[in-house]
Amino acid sequence: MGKRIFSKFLKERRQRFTKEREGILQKILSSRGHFDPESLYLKIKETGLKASRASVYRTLNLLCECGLIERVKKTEHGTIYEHTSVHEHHDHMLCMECGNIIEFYSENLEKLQEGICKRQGFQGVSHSLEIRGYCKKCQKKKRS
Amino acid sequence: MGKRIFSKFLKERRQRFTKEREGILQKILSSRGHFDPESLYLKIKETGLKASRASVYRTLNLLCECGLIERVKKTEHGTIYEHTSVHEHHDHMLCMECGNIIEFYSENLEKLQEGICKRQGFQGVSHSLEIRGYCKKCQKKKRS
DNA sequence: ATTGGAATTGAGAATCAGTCTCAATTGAAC
DNA sequence: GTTCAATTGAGACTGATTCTCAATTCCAAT
Repeated sequence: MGKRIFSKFLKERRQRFTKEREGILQKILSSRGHFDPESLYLKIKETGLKASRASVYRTLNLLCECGLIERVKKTEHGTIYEHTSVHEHHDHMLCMECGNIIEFYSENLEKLQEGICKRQGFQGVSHSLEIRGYCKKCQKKKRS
Repeated sequence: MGKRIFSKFLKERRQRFTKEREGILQKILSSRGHFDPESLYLKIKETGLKASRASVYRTLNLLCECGLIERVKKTEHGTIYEHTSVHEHHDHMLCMECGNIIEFYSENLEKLQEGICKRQGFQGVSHSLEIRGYCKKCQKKKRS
């Protein structure tokens, strides 16, 4: 579980695994898919947990540093995160109509990346492919 | 040349091809590679051209709408643009050490995208692949 | 348990990119 | 030249995120 990893990470840096941090982590782990800081903050308030916006942001940065979550994308409305602990690496399709994000994984893409890097003498560490377009639902809507 | 396209685009919308807009477009076209609004604004001031920050931002939005430039990426320091008029579609490698951006194009990647979309019933319109890692120079630096 | 000091917290101030407002200016068409 | 809508620039505003700092909390050594 992520709690172990996070508290170990903090201990190593002589930092503390506080109630606030625990609450924030729990809320993140207990929800599916992508999230943004503001919604997370509101969800936390709803639940009666306490944590200020500042703490939410601070904790998100810590969780990124220890690899439990990842910044997926910066948009005009802020940063989108996702937790890495559950699912493996994948890429995204973004519906330009409804904003929905679809995850996918392609082994061929991974191999292709390696090839491209080798050719350029670039040492690839990670990548992200975003495909923009229209999801099934929105294609139908458009037709009618 | 981009000037034609832009002024036509504006005329169609009953908008004006002003000195300011012309100056901004020229500065963009006369420089290579990627740019950000603030640097562009400063470069314009340097040159003695006049255009406020507001006009720069407004013009960048117009140029995006008419397809002469594209938003490449949002970073913590703002949006990075590039002009599309010159070079064709390509993707990016981003050096995590020096921040340098390397462009590349892969036909295989284009085909792969099509395949991935077809499989998911997603109507792909465009994509961007960003590979993060270390460029040749920075790999050498790290070794020594 | 008590204490001391370092880490953390929350409220709000500060920052920063980008947009908006609005009065003054410009320009195309009559 | 007159007219009127489009444009401009300065600065106010917004929204996301970070920073500040006094008050609080936690750990660890006494």
